[in-house]
Amino acid sequence: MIYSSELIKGTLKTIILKLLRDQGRMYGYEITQKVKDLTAGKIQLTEGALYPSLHALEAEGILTTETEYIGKRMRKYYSLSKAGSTLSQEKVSEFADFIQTMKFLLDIKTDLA
Amino acid sequence: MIYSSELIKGTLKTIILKLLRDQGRMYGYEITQKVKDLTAGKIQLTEGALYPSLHALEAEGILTTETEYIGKRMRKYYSLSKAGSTLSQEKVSEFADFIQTMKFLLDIKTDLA
DNA sequence: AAATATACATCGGTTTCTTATGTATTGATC
DNA sequence: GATCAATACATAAGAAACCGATGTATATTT
Repeated sequence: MIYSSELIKGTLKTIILKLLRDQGRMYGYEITQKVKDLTAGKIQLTEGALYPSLHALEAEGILTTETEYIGKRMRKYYSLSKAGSTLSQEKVSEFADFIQTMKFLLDIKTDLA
Repeated sequence: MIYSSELIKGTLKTIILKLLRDQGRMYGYEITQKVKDLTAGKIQLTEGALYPSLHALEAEGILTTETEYIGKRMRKYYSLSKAGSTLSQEKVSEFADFIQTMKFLLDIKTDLA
């Protein structure tokens, strides 16, 4: 089962920032594969969503980049800046809180209000 | 703390469908208040998002409506159709699964791949 | 040699939400 | 009894974010 696309909306940045915090540095394609592996294929990031998002985060100073070549093929590695490291923690905390709230909201069986 | 807007994106339909399954029938304003109450103000649905979404769900045959008047003030009650009842369960299940996946994804401390 | 995988990038269109605006009634406060 | 807040609907322009397609090129597998 692959999640309906609207579900994943808004979580992309959080996923990127968390992976980079764990992995140190990653390149775009690697991120798509890592997410696919870790979620058993349930979340498949599209390049059309990922690359613009990475570019935006870089422009905001959240990510820094280093370009390397494996043979003739380019790899653009992304890492967290200091601001990115802070933001990564904030985003994950916020999402953890959000999960709790949604769990409660979606588990209600009786009228609690 | 109010969640950043992009976090909530894509969850509106699920929230509506779940609440209607629990409550039987609700009107728009009631939904905004109920969500606010149940989430301690952390999720505040805006009318500009809610009403178009309700209209769309009605047009798709997911929701049915009855209009009533309290004095001279209109209330438009929404209920789940049969298709809506099925969809409600599917959406909540999908979200529950999504939560599990995201929890795993955001909790990784070490390289598991 | 052909197909698949790796690796980047952009762009048009769609969906979804935000912010603002508009109308009107009802209840509370002063 | 006037004013403000709450209740209750609705729409509409613009922004944000993503999808799907397209494009380029190298490397690996079959």
